[in-house]
Amino acid sequence: MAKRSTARDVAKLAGVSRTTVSFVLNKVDGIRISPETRQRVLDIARQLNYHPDATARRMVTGRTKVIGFVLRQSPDQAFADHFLPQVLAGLSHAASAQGYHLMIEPIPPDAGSGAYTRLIRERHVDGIILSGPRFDDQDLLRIHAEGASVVLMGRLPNADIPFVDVDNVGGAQTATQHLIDLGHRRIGLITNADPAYTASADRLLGYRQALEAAGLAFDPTLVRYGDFTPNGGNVAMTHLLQITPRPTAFFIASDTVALGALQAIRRSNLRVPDDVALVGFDDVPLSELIDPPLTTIRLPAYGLGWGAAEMLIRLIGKEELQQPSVILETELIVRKSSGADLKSH
Amino acid sequence: MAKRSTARDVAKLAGVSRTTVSFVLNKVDGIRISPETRQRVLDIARQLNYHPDATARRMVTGRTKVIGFVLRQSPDQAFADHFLPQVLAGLSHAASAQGYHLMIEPIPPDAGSGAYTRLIRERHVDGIILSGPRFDDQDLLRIHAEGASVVLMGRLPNADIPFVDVDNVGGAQTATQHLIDLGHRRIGLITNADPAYTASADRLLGYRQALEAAGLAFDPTLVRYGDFTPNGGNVAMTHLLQITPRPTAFFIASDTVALGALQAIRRSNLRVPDDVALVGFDDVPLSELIDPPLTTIRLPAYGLGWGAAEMLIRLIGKEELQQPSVILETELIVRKSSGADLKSH
DNA sequence: TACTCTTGCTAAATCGTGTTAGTAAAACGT
DNA sequence: ACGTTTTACTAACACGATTTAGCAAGAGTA
Repeated sequence: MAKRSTARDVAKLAGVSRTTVSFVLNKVDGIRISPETRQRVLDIARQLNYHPDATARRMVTGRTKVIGFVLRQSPDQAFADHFLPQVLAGLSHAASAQGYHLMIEPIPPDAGSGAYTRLIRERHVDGIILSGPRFDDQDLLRIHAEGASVVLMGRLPNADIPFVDVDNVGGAQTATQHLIDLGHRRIGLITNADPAYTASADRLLGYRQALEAAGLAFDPTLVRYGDFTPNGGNVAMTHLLQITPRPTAFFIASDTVALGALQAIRRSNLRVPDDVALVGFDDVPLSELIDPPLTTIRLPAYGLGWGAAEMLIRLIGKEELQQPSVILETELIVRKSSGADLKSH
Repeated sequence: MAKRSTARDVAKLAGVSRTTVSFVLNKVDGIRISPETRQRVLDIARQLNYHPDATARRMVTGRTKVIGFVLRQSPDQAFADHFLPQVLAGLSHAASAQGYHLMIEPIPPDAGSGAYTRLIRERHVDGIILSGPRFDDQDLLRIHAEGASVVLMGRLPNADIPFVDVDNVGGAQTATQHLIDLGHRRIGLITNADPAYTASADRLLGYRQALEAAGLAFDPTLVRYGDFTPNGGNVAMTHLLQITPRPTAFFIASDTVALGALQAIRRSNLRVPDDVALVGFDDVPLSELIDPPLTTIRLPAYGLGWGAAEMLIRLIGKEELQQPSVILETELIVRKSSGADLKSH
């Protein structure tokens, strides 16, 4: 295990100063170095297997070239969400295209304050993307006020923090409307998560708006809250199926949660969509692979990740954002679980 | 946006030296500081919202406290694998428990040399975990020889690099044996990926060994290679179903790939397990949620991530590894897709 | 010859911390 | 009263790069 060589070693062996080595390797322009010297430095650098130390470089440039992706969930929960991988793919692509690295930080909600703020305050990263912001997040407002580069994945009202989000209200409305159009009058709801998450609250709102626009009463007893996981969906659906009269359809605001709900339905020996119609949310990759394939709202998961990373990198570079907030459109994907084809045939 | 304050600012305001500030904040023992001074420093530090700069700290300690997780796949492919999230959860847990951060680096196979070696050569990270090593990876051997801390997730023969792996051969053998026990004589195989990946080659080997132990001939025409994705499984199965006589059972060495294969089977109007029995591999979370639930080989995904991170952190700390390689056991999970309950009833 | 301009480089400051070696002042022992 | 130990700190170096300011030698010009 040879010791690492530094720019000083290269300089010494090439018979030049450290400054010259730096000029040559970074191709600084406006600086004249003779071709022979340049070549000699390059040769020696290769010969010594020289690689500039990233830490030292950060020190002097003030940039880490790292962006942090913060998930406000425990690792287990965070990674159980089938929606996440596609987002990561988008993030990763956008980041590496601009020379940034990606650091992933799942922070359980019960982690004390400072769990993720240290990431930015101690300069581990140049900026962060915060997924699933909560209404009650005080730390977030604080670091934003301190001038940190932050982009939210998901909306936070009453805060002028740049964000990328999907049209949760619109999507939920479309999903619910779809069930109404199919003739359902009694439609249950399982949210994706606790309503302290803005995405959750928005989907609930969309559901409600669709009902009211159709002159249907909003009935709180038909609503249960998910917790991002299939298991939560299973529990919620088990409860909802015991209500009489039983709802004839459900809007489940997360495909991942819907998977668990589907299990509960099967255990009750009910058929989808014949006995119970289902519409999900997210269009995770497996939604079209399960049986019955899930009617759902497609979100641009990849675009969400990509867009957030793009925006953050602009922010870090002090560029003016032409759009401080982006809301991506959703799309209804009709498959078997909602029973649409049964009605139309 | 106030300017960041440094230890020097704290020192000046508290009327002490920078050294004292460092001693107080790091609680260095063996150093005596009067209670009043200590308190004054702490107060001022809080008042100035002082947070030590991680980069400067790295500079002097020589440690980044970051571990890199390198995936030898394009981001799309890497994150399409349903097995990954659980691994990430394990990695993330183990890393953060020891004060490490996690950097994720998906490297497409066609990326030039140096795509991931720079990560360690330029000291962005203290060590890396390399997922899915390939037989033909030259860079890997090189950085290992240079003394880099590396742990493989997956085995690489003829290299004394520490690794954590699951018993792919044994698992594949068990899976195939299960189908043989159920009376199948003509069993097809779809691998998880290209056989240049060691995991792939090992699963193929296990399949073969089980066949031969039962006196069944290995027939290459019954074997197709997956590519980590459902789509690859779909294509492969479509081909395999056209063989006559059609195999009565398939071992698909990845649940993710199996999902696509299931689609192809359904499109052919065949029933699982009645017409075709299926055994998967990985036991990804959704395997028990789909219809029919998938008989599969459970891998300790979380443990794989956790174990790799643990091992790497020991390696970084120059500890002697009591076990330079760990092979985790697998478990057969019998569900409906293999038709086991049909036979036994 | 003397002055200026260009070429090709170098010296030294800087980033913010950790840490070793050392040093005054106070307390203690005899 | 004088040497020794303890207390409570500080000065200065190191980490490895980037970058600004400047300098010596040779070329060009009057």
